[in-house]
Parts: sequence; C-alpha cells; structure tokens
Amino acid sequence: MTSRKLNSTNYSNQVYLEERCTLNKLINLLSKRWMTEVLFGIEEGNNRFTTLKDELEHISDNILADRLKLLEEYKLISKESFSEIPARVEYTLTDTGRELSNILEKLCDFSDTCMLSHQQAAKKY
Amino acid sequence: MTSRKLNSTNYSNQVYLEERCTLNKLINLLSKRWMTEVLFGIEEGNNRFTTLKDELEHISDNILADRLKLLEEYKLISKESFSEIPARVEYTLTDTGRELSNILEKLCDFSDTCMLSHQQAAKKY
DNA sequence: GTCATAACTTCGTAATTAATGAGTTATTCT
DNA sequence: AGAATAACTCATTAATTACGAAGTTATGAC
Repeated sequence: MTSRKLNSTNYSNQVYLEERCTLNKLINLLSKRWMTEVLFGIEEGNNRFTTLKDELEHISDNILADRLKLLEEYKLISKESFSEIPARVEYTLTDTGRELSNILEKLCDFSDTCMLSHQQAAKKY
Repeated sequence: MTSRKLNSTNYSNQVYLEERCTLNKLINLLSKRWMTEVLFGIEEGNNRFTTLKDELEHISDNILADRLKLLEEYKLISKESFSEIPARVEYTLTDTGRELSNILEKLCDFSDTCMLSHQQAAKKY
C-alpha cells in the first residue's frame, strides 16, 4: 500500500476534518472495507486469521492483515500469539472495542430502517 | 463523477457487504468526505449552500452539491426552494436526520477518547 | 447590455484505496 | 526431500473518490 502525499489538498482536507472533529477520524477508520465485519467477526468468536478469512468469503489476505493491524493499533482488539505447532494467533475485543461495538449496533438498527426505506424508494423510480 | 464498474470485484464486494449488513451502507454514505460536517452544519443552522460553503472553508462546490443531494436522497435532510430574488434554497434535518445526528454524537464522544489516546500513543514511538 | 449573486452541473485529472498474485517463515507430516 | 498449514508481507494494477476550474440558469441592479 503506497503512502500518502502529504502536500496534496486531499490530504490537508482530511487533516482539517480530523482536527475539526475526531468523529471524522473514527469514521475514516471504520469505513475501510471489511473493517466492521472483521470487528463483529471477532466479537462473535471468529478470533483467528483463517476463521475470519473463511467467514468473510471474499476478503483477501493483505486486506485482512491490514484491518487487523489497524484495529490493534487503535486498541480495539488485542492479539495473542501462542507458540504452538502450527502457529496460532488469537484476536479478542478490548473493552474499548466492545464499547464501540455496542454503539455500532445502535447505528446498525438505525440503518436497517433508514437504508432499507431508501432502497425501496430507489427501486420505485 | 464517473460511474461504477458493475463487473468489478471491488463493486461486488461492496454489494456483498451491504447485503450482509445495512450498517455497511450507512457507513459508506457517512464516510464520504465532508458528509458528517454538512449534516452537523445544517443541524446548527447553516442551512444554505453558501453558508455551509463558508463554514467548511475548503469544500468545493461540486462536493457540497453532491453531499446535499445524497443526504436528501436518503431523506436525512429536506430541501425547500423559495422563489425570491436572488434564489434562496434552505435545507433542514428531517426526523430521521436528527435521529442519526443523535447517534453520531454518541459515536463522537467515544471517538474523542479512543482516537485521542491513539494519537498520543503514535507520537511516543 | 454587462455585472453580480445563488445554487448548482460538467469534465478532466490527481490522489487514494482495494484487489491480485506471488513470496516468506517456521514446522510437521509423508 | 517435498507438500502442507498458519499467518503474514510486498509489488503491481485496477477501481473509486476527491479536487479544480469553468460553465449554466435565472433575475435584478447599474
């Protein structure tokens, strides 16, 4: 994954928004593809690289690795490596991760009504 | 803005995720740049194209127009045109929009602690 | 009749993000 | 020795999203 151009308007606008409100930072994180599904997957007990990969059918290795790394960086999940054969690594939600998950569930309930009604409206015309 | 390639993996993965959970649809909408700020801006009373533009300093016309159109499409805001001179158009949050805004405020409180602690951790190393 | 303003739209390009595919390390099973 | 498995990494390419600048429509003021 290539690094960002620090002198672009695109970048400086993102910084501007993140400074305006940290929500923009969080949404930027959560909006990366597969991110919420990885989080929910771990919450539901799919706590290994391969089980997550199996559950999320179409995700590619590098994306899953990246999302796990980000979630760990933001302390939403924690990683534990067991020195077994073959190697085993387990991920679990942190308290912060669980807190986030709870808020997202509310957002999810909301989106069920909001997004579905939009879908129907879009179909009609 | 160019249209999507309907036969790409990129596209079919997005569809897959949106079918899995409507939250992915909502986050996809909210993650478009400036989207939450436009929503909050309207809530705070900046309900015209130009006042929003002034408040959001660096936003460009076409992006603001697009975000307003999307928010209206999803019935999060409503638009009223007054036949005055010069033309006046006003945007206001719908009930649904206000409901969303409330949930987002909770997410915002969360991100204040979560994202700020990450920032400090990142600075240390 | 030219200028100004509000609220947009359109087009081309730059920047970012996702996907594909091959390679890595360590270890055991055959 | 060769194949298999878990959990990754890296480079290249494809797709999407954001930006910049100019153009549009309607109306009234000068």
